[in-house]
Amino acid sequence: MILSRTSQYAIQALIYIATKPSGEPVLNREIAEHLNVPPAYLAKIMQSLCKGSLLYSFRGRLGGFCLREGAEKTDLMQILVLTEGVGFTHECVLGLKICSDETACPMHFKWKPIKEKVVALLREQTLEKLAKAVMTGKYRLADVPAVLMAGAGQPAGEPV
Amino acid sequence: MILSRTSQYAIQALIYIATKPSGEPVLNREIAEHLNVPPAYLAKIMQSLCKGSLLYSFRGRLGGFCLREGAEKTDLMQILVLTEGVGFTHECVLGLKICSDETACPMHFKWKPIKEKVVALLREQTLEKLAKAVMTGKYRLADVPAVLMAGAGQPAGEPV
DNA sequence: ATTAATTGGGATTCCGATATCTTGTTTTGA
DNA sequence: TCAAAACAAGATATCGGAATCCCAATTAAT
Repeated sequence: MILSRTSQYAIQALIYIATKPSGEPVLNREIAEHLNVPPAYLAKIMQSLCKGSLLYSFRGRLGGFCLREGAEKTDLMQILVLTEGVGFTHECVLGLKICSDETACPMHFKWKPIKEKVVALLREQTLEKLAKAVMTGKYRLADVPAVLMAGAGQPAGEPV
Repeated sequence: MILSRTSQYAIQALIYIATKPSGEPVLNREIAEHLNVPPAYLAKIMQSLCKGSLLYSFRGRLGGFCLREGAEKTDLMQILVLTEGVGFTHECVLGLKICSDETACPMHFKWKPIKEKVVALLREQTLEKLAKAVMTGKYRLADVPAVLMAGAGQPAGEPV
């Protein structure tokens, strides 16, 4: 039921980029600040997304990251394959190494249809769709709008 | 989509005990061997299941663990609350600290119904049901029947 | 050219889950 | 009484994901 932090950061970052004008590189620093995520760690994830052919990267001034052509159509499953590895949906709920229709754990056939629903959902959610949902303003990508954090270095004195 | 190893071991162990005649203490060592799980680690988990009021433990010779009265009716959700903590189903898919119907991430309302299905499934699967399923012989609790591992200390020479 | 701003990538650190070790306590049976 | 068998519990070790650090490579503006 839980994705790794790496996966969560990756998805968030990709959606964020997808909300920006395509073609204009977005800075790692900007993404990290907006999402409130460790910049150095995000940088690593961005690298792997480049290697996974979802992003272009540009070095030097005016550098940054932007979506590869067509990458707006990327669905969450494709992203998770990069971050969690292929077959991350094939794992047994009870942790058995071998658990298939033929050699099943007692949860196998109950779990299977739910797993299929999850995969279907992941496949239908594209960056484009998710980015649009965020752009309407009805949905959030980050806990606290970065703007509100800006001047919050120190809390304002004794609040009592 | 993934439970911690601790949760997996806990569920497996409880089902295993539920397949045994109730009232007769089952040895930690026996459970660990049967499930092919680290005995010392399992022992810790058993302790916490005792504290969680699912098991009785008995020390000394003829000691071991057995289900508390009525514990056959325990469902997986109850077990997971012990091992994963309450509210382990409340976490946002994208990892946002705050994600509710009011302040939703772009996946929130898509994910919600699936999560509800998962919880419903966990609530309807009791130790009794699962143990019976295993006892029919159609479903497995462990990867390899412990019997087959017994004499397998050294592989049998060069298999070329 | 030089400098500043950016990503690339290896090395390292940190931390929590997982696993092990060691010692103490309880219980049974000889 | 004593020894063996089992769980209790705290301390310690291991491992992998998460996070940080450092420096090299690249690019644009001056």
